[in-house]
Amino acid sequence: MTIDICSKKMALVEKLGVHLEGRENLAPVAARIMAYVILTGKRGTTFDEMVTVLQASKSTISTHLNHLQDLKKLEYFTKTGDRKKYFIINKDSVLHHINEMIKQWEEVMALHKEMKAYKEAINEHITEEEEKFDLTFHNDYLRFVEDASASIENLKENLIKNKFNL
Amino acid sequence: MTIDICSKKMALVEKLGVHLEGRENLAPVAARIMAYVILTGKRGTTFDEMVTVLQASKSTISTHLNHLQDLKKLEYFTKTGDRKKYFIINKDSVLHHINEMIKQWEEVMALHKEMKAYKEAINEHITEEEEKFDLTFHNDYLRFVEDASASIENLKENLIKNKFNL
DNA sequence: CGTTTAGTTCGGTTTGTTCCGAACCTAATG
DNA sequence: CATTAGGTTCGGAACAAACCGAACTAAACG
Repeated sequence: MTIDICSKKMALVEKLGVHLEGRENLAPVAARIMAYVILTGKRGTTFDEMVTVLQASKSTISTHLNHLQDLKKLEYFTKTGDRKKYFIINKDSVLHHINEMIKQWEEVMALHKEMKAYKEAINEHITEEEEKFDLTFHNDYLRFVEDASASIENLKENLIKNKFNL
Repeated sequence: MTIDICSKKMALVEKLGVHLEGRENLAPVAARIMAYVILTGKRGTTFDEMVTVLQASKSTISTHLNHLQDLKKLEYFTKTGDRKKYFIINKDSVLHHINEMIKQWEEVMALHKEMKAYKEAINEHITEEEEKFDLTFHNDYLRFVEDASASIENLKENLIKNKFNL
């Protein structure tokens, strides 16, 4: 039974790992660390446990663990009389993730505004209507990102409210 | 004046290029191609123009152009009595982009559901409440993605309506 | 039918990433 | 004070990606 649950866990670690590799742009082992930490939950997981279970070297685990902490994706707690660190995902990782998305979309908006401004500036020097830049692409995109940002911002508010009301 | 506009354009190509490299997971030259095509607009841009202006080899441009067409990011039109292809961004790239996002979020939801199911299954074998997996992370995330998906789906509907009403 | 135009394909080099082992460090323990 | 536990740091090997040049092709032109 224990073996079966374990193999199920490791299968999920690989599946989630592959996903995180692409989605969060992490190295294979870094993604497996995230996956393993998520699937281990609040009891936390240690350096040594990861070396064993993920079958990677100490140096690799060390480097990636530090990197993931720099990115605020992981944190750890300790126990009195125990020098080990017990790693867990950052408590407000959902909020953190939402903030990252909002930041990225603001970047996209700024870029589209800059491109639109460039095209508008050129359009002023062109007399023939046919030759002018069509701005609907940027307008569509800007509207889409504005709306998307607004609704994500909304979700963020709701999430924060629910956190502190319960 | 022409030189100044051109250098402004190439500066934007680099800026947008760097952005697309990370955002769409494209190789440097592939991202520059996308950026240049976007900033050139409906007049379209040719193979040779890209070889010259992006200062890359024919083979590199050829490979990436084909790849970008496979991904439905680019398409081309032709002119009678002219064998060149004039590349432009795929007309419904905004819609395409939205669909990609929806697909990705469905993937994320499926993963979280699977992880939640795994944790629930283990919780059933545990008697002490303290030891049980806390599912709020997955619940929060699922709610967030469900809401986000719904609002994006909404934006998609609106975009489609506006396209065909005007 | 030779040449030009508009690209494609292939092999190889360069560059970058990912991981490892070995040596090292620091704080506590016997 | 030697040892152990819990890591960190560094140099390099192994692998993967991105790009290039050279040779090639297919269609049209003259």
